[in-house]
Amino acid sequence: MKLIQSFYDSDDTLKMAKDLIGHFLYTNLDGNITGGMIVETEAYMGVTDSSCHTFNNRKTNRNATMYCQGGVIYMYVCYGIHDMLNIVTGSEGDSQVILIRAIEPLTGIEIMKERRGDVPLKRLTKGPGSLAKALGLKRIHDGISLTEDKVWIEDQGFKVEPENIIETARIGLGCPEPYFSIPWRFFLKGNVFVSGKTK
DNA sequence: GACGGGATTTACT
DNA sequence: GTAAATCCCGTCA
Repeated sequence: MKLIQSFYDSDDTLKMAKDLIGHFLYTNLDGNITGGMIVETEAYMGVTDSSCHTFNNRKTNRNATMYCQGGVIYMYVCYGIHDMLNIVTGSEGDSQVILIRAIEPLTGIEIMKERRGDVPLKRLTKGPGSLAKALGLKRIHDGISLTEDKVWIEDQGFKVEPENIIETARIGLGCPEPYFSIPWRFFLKGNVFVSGKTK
């Protein structure tokens, strides 16, 4: 069952970041459906979070989408090479997002392999750059709604027990404390597609 | 108009 | 473990 607009309107971004673990993310681009189960997310909590692109109410062309009403995707390029997929949450103007860091590949695996080149299955969708590439998402998809038919998330009734969601510090940040180590990264315990350290 | 750097990945040694 | 790849964007001149 596809998640509807009201799911994304919630401003409890941390709860959503955990809820998304065990949900299913799909894209339908160029006539190809690809996707899998979300196993790793990170929350970026808006203007008060010094690691967030909108820290201090910063408004630029790049981050404009982050201020949209929840339910659209924010895509940006990191290191000039990798496109990153984020889910915008909450009300218009509050700029909180959830970075999708990894999925377990399930649908359209052959298509994803073509997009990724010659990599082993276990690395197909591990890490935010790999995931976006496998799903065919690029910066040009910035601002697309999750309630339309190019990219969406489903609840398929997969239950994740709270004790199987591990919380750690976010990965790759260069910001000062306390946000450097605040545990706003979430992943599914024991899943081999989780990136970075898995304990 | 120049310059620095980044929510990473991969291929090296 | 370390380094290279690589591109806008945001900032400052």
